[in-house]
Amino acid sequence: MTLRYIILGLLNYMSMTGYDLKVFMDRSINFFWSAELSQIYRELSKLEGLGYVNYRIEPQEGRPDKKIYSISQEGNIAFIEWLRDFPDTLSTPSRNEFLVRIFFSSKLKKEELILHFEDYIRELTKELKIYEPIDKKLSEKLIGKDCEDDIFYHKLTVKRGLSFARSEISWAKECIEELKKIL
Amino acid sequence: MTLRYIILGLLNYMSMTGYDLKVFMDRSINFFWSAELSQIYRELSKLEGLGYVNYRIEPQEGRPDKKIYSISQEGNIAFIEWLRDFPDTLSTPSRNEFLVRIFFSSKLKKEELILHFEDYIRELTKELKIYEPIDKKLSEKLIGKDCEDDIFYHKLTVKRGLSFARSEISWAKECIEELKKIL
DNA sequence: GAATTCATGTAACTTGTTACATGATTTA
DNA sequence: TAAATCATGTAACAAGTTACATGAATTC
Repeated sequence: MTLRYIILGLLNYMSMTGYDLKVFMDRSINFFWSAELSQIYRELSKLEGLGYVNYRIEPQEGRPDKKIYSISQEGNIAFIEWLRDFPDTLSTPSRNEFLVRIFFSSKLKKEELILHFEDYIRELTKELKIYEPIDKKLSEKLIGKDCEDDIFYHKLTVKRGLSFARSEISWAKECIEELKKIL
Repeated sequence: MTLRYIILGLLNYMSMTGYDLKVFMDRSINFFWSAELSQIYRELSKLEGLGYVNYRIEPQEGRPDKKIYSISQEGNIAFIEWLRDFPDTLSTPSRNEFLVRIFFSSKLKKEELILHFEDYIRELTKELKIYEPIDKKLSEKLIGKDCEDDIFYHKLTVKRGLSFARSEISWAKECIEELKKIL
C-alpha cells in the first residue's frame, strides 16, 4: 500500500507521467523506498480504477503519447486519511540482508568479514557525501520560509539519513575492532 | 533468496520442523528478518526439490506427524557459497514507511506529528529494553570461549540493534525539538 | 557505434501476507 | 470458556523483480 500513497503524495506536488514519477522517486524518496517502473504503471491503473487519479493524453511524435496523471479529490481524501492514521505498531517489518549475513558469519574467515565491513563503511560514506549537500541546499531554501513548506519535512528525512549513516559507520568500525582483537 | 539461506543457516545449527524454524526465527533473526509459516513451508518444499534438505517423519498421536528437516551436503555448500559472495552493492533496497510518512507530513498538524514521533521513541525504547539483557546474556556466554562461536556474531547484530535504536531515538528527539520551535 | 533518455507498457516470476482448515492439549 | 500451543498445510492475493518490446533523439 505504501507505493500507492507515495504516488498520490507526489501527484499532490504536480501532475506527472508514470515515467516522471519514477524519476522523481529515484531522486528523493529512493533513500527509504524504491519501486520499478512496471510497478508504478500497475499501481497507476489501479488508482485510476479507484477514481483516485485521472489522466489526460499529450500526443507526441516519434514517441508514445504522454499520459499525464493528476490526483482527484477522492484521491486526496484517501491520501490525507492514510497520513493521519499513522500505524502504532511500526508496520513494515524491517529486513536487512547485511545483518542476516553477519548473524551467520562464523563460517567466514575473519579477514574476509573485515573486508565486508569495510565495504559497508565505504557505501555509507558515499551516502553521507550525497546527503550533506542536500541538507545544505534544503537549509538555504528554508531560510525565511515557515514550516508549512514540504522542504521542512524533507529535511527531517535527510537528517535521519545522516544520523543513520553515521551510526552504522561507527558500529561497523567497532565490529572491525572486535574482529581484529581475536584475529 | 534470503529466507532460503536463513533456513539453511538455522538447519546448520540443528535439524528442525518448519514450525520450529518459525519459532526460532521469531526469537532471533526476527529483529532484521521475518517470515510467515506459510512462506517457510513453501521454501522448505523448494529446498527439498533442490536436494538441499532432507526430512524424516516422526509420528505423533492426535497431532500431525513431525517432518524434521536436516540440511544436506549440497545444501551446506550452497549456504557457504551464499555467505562468501557478499553483494558489494548493499543489495536489498531499504524500505521505511515511517520515513515516507514524515516526508509527506506537511499535510499534518504539528501537534499530531509530534505524537507520532513520541510513539516512535516509545517503540524504540521498548526495543532497547529487549536488546540490553540479550546483550548481557551473550556476553556472559562468550567468556572464555573463542570467536568461532556463533554467539560472537550474534552479539554483533545485537550491538547494532542497540546502536540503531539509540540513534533513531536521538534523531526523533531532535525532530520534536525542531517542530516545537515553530509550533 | 554504443549507451542513455524518453515513454509507453506486458508477461512471467518470486516473495511476502492473510485467511482458512484440522484437532488434541494446555493455560489463563 | 476462550485462547494459546503444537504441527501440518492450501489458496488467494498483493507487492516487488526481471526481462522483453518499441523507436526516435541525443550524448559519449
